[in-house]
Amino acid sequence: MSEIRNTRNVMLEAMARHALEHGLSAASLRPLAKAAGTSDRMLIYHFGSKDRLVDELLHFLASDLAAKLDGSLPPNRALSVHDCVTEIIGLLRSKPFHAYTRIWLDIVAKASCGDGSHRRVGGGIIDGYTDWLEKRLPADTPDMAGTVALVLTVIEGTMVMDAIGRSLLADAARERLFAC
Amino acid sequence: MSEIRNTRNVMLEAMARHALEHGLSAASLRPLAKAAGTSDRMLIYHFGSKDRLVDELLHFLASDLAAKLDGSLPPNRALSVHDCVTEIIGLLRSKPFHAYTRIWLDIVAKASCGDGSHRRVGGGIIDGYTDWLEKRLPADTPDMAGTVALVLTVIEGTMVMDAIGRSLLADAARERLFAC
DNA sequence: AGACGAATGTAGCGACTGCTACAAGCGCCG
DNA sequence: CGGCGCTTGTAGCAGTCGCTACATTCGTCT
Repeated sequence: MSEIRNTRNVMLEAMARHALEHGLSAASLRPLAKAAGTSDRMLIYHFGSKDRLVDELLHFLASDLAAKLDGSLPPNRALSVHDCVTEIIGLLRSKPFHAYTRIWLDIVAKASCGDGSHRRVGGGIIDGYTDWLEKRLPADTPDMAGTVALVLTVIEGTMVMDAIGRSLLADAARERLFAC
Repeated sequence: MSEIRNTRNVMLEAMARHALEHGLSAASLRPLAKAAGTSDRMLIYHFGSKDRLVDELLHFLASDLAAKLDGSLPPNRALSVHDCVTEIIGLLRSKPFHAYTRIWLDIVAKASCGDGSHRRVGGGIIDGYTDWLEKRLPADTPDMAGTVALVLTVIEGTMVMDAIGRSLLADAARERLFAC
């Protein structure tokens, strides 16, 4: 049984690599199967349907990203809010993380179109990052919940601006924000 | 010749309605043609290729949205920054505008995947709204450029949060923002 | 050895994609 | 009237999509 689970994890890892490289919109069964070294037939056999496959793949990618972020930004580093935000955005803009933001925006777009599954996954990811962020902001931050929400919202806005090539606007926004 | 242009505009309007209703990802030639009362053959004939069609469609939708926003929020209304942002977000969350935000997030996702055309369209739209917003904030706003950037970024972040069902987080962020 | 279920390969289904070749209809000008 | 060019319909191409039926192999247990 752990044999099966192992096979699935190996497949998921290979497919995750493929999705990060080629985007989620190109994640159809046959290319994914090719990347995982099997056939589309086998993917359906192991995951039941494409929807369930994508669901598992997104969860895999989410925890993958979470682990990477934990590694790059361990908690309790006593950074100011300003420095923390700057570091996170610098991180998200770096090449290894950019692939994740592409997929993230794909999830958001599909969620916005009423796709319940993607909305659930996306909501869960954001919930995870509210906790994650709270552990990285100074413990004595006033109105912690509000600050976390604001930082998260500005980060999401920055990702949108980056996507359409208006990073400077996002930088100006952050500068203006920390003027107060 | 104006006959042709008229035909194209009629088609664009019908296709825009279809795209708003069914999302941009479902905007393949045959459904669009059906919505416009013609055939895929004719769409290619009039627009040259699907890429050019989508390009024109997005520009049409952008100016359509701009006109609607102008109608709902004329300039120089002497609102405070807070009230202005609140009104814009209330507007974007209302039903007639939600369809546009779905398409907007689709554009952003495709732009993030390196699609130059979508990135260009998206960048142009944001540029338009920086001008648009500046004419609606109080003229004596200190650091106007920075404020516009911040407001725009927060609005984009709010749209992401709304898409994945975390509107409350965006609300908390706005509240925290206007506490200073 | 034989039986059984899990795993896997082959081939194919029907629907859809963007796009095109061909031909027929149309009005317009000489 | 005759031809000419713009517009349009029909049919089809080659490809991809998610998914399935069928048959086979494989390891395991009796």
